[in-house]
Amino acid sequence: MFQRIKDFLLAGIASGRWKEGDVIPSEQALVKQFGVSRMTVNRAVRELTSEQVLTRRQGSGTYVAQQKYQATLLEIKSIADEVRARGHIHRSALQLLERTKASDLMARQFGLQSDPLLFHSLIVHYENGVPIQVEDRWVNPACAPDYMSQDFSSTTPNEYLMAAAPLQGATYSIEALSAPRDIADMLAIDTRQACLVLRRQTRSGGLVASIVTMWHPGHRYQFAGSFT
Amino acid sequence: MFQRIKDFLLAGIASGRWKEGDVIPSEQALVKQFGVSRMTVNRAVRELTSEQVLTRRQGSGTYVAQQKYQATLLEIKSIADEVRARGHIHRSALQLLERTKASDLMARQFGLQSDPLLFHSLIVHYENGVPIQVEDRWVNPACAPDYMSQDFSSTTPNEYLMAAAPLQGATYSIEALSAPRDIADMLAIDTRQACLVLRRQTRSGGLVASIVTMWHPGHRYQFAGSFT
DNA sequence: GAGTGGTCTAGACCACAAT
DNA sequence: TTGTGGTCTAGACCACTCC
Repeated sequence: MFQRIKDFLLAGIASGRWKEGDVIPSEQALVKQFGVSRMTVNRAVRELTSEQVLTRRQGSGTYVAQQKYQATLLEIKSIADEVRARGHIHRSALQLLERTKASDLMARQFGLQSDPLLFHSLIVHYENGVPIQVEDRWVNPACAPDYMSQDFSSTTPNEYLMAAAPLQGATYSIEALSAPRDIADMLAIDTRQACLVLRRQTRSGGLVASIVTMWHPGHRYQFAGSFT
Repeated sequence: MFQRIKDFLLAGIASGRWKEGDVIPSEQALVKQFGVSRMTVNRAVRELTSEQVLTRRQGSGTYVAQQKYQATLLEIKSIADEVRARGHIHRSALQLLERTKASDLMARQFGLQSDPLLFHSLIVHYENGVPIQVEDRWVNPACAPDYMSQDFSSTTPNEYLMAAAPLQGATYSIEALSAPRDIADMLAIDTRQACLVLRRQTRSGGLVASIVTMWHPGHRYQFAGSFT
């Protein structure tokens, strides 16, 4: 029974019936609706809370939690936020924004038939005026049809995509590569210097929403974390 | 009350009273011991189970779970296991094993007074005969006194340390660096080629147990993962 | 068959928030 | 004051394991 109630709540959130921040029915309401005791409802809701799907406020109600796009290591957050969190200034420069035919390889990675039209953006991010990331992003128009009309000086692609295409999952890889000439130029480093490269494929609504390759200068950028 | 029971169980595990795989008292026993109802005991034990501290088997009992050293991204596992999991052959070559004075910087990272004697090992790991990792490790003798007498051709330092010094926590960082000459030689790559460098500090028993820097050739090694 | 965990009930009292 | 979540009780029935 508690699992049925969990499923009911999860389905309601997945369907959009309850959105982030919305109140869901109270324990009493669920008790009546399902004809179970309050302890059973409580267990369902408490577990979803510990799974960070819901948040509860005593005396107030139970709410759908804000989505957290945190990964295993890699919290998917806007690099702008990251820079600001360090008390620094973020700026970005749009190098390219186009709607273009994807290569066969890229089409396969998106799981699309050959020759699909995809959105493609290339942006350089700066921290206190120093380039720290080249973001080379391909976007599935089916997931974010308005991608081309965004103002990427005020919103990062990440921020827009988070809102436009709710994240279902992602796969990523991290590697170290020598900077090719064009990347090196944009990062203002020597050609062939070591870059920390994060590739990430994100999924939304059963489709591959975006594939991004992020190049960082190896000597002034690192991923870090800890655990206990 | 349920929190007191959780604390009691956690303290028993931390103190070594119950070790991995041991049975802990049944719900009935805890009911009597704490003078609470079974639902309260059940909640405490169920939560510790969902936190993967315990495992339960219906009809049998509740056991202390096996420790899982998985990180956020980085499961701390033996590179030997990783290579074998790919169906490949792992081999390692011990380049250096010494007991030596640490630098001031290293001493500070261990939180020790100046001039401590530390163990230091340098090992190259091969996958199918190709070098894929240089492991430069410093070890706190207080945590692993027998480090120097291990046979590192059959056991990786990681495997030994896991057993000798139960892991409490770790911090890590990933960066991309150009290979210095000595590292490049050991990895059989060109000098200044991009390396994927993972640094990790592990803690055990309130001390810094080990600080390791792992160098990987950028073009034939990557960290990967996914989440939903 | 005895003991274990898995689950549910129908109440209860409390702290807190909104009004 | 009313409704919300936070917690606990003292029972109950079940499926399962182990001896």
